[in-house]
Amino acid sequence: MKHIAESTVRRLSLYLRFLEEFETQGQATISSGELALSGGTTSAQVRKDLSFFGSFGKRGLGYGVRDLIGSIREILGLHRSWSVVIIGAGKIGAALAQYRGFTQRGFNVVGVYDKDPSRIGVTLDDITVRADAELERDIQRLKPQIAVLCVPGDAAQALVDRVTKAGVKAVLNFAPAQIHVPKGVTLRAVNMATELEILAFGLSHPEERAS
Amino acid sequence: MKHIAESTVRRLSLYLRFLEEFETQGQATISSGELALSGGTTSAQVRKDLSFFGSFGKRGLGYGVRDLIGSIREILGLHRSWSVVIIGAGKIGAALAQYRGFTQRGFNVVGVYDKDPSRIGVTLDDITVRADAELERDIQRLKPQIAVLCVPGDAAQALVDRVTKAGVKAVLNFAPAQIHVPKGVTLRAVNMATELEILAFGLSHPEERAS
DNA sequence: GAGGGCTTGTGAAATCATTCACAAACTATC
DNA sequence: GATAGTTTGTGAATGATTTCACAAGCCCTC
Repeated sequence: MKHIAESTVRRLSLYLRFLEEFETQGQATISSGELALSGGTTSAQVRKDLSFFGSFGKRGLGYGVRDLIGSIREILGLHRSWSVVIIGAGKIGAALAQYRGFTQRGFNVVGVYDKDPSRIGVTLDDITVRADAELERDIQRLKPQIAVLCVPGDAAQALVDRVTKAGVKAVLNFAPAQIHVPKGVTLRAVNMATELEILAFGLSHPEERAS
Repeated sequence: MKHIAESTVRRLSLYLRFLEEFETQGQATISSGELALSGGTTSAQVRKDLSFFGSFGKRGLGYGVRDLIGSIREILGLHRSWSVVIIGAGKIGAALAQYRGFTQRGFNVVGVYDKDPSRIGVTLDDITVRADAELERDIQRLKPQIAVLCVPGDAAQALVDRVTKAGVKAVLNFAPAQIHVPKGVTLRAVNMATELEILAFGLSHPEERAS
């Protein structure tokens, strides 16, 4: 398959959200134009995004909402469930561990880990924080594909090294640090400070604000 | 000024982080190549990013670390402080309210709001959760430029309408919903589910994984 | 102050992403 | 089954971003 841009994948995820909304409203079919309107993009963009993966619509009719949901879920890899470990049971880690949105979309949190003895044993909903030292053994056993990193910046790289060595193939990094992963491991980072700084840039340069 | 790509602003924020690290290590000058190495980009990219805003280096020598920090902070609008209100004192909102990284970078949380009476009055570090109903009055008084939205998806749009109407000029949305803002307001969204879905896509399509 | 060794700043080229525009394909109606 | 009215799928065109490549400028040594 040709290389797919991240922006395309991001939009597919967005379309999926709208499609699910349309489905609960009982709408059976949808045109690229309608979908574009919800997502703030153009109909050509919607069709192009989908065209990388096949053709899912009917000319003259549009897309079957239910079918397209199925197709996009398949494309994104959501037709199966994924196991996630959360590393760091501080404020952010704990909040994510209890976030319903994950489970709803097929991401099962199978473990939460912390180094701090005072956090170990704490129960977050139905999951108990475990000791950092158990990480490798648990990864061997539970085979999570994804690790979500919610630790202080200076601890981040060492933990990524440990979890990728133990077999984790994707990392979502909330730690305020740039980390590196071995080839073959997918990495994404969410940095609160950077997000705010982009807003500050927008506020400081009003003449060229996009929206 | 010509339009600046978001990717450029994002990288500037990243460079700033590395420069601060280099400064604490006592390094006086740095070349675009060194900076590129830390940030996982190329020296030409670093120079091009900076060139949109002026010329900050010395040929043959590189950039003065301290000077470049100052210049990038100025570019991003971090030479002043910004006031932030957090809306929603649930898990994520509370975690953000207590996140040190914000204050450190000149983003002052001046208010945290919730609708739920059982959350109102709760103290998060040195700030007390206030009633949702106080929002407009407080925005008039404290003039925050930025609102961080941490509420359930179905409450998001109504709250954005309220805060933008009251004068907030930038919104960082953590709510799992697509929201719209009036012209002239900067919007950014962080959607945990989308981030995980992009990882799932990467896991499902290993043949074309970037890293 | 001339020459060697670096490194910047920046047009030009190349690559990547979005938008355009239209033939092809479908439904519904007569 | 022919016609009108839609909407898809996709090459081509446009626009945006990144990379290339090199002249210009600076430091240091002799």
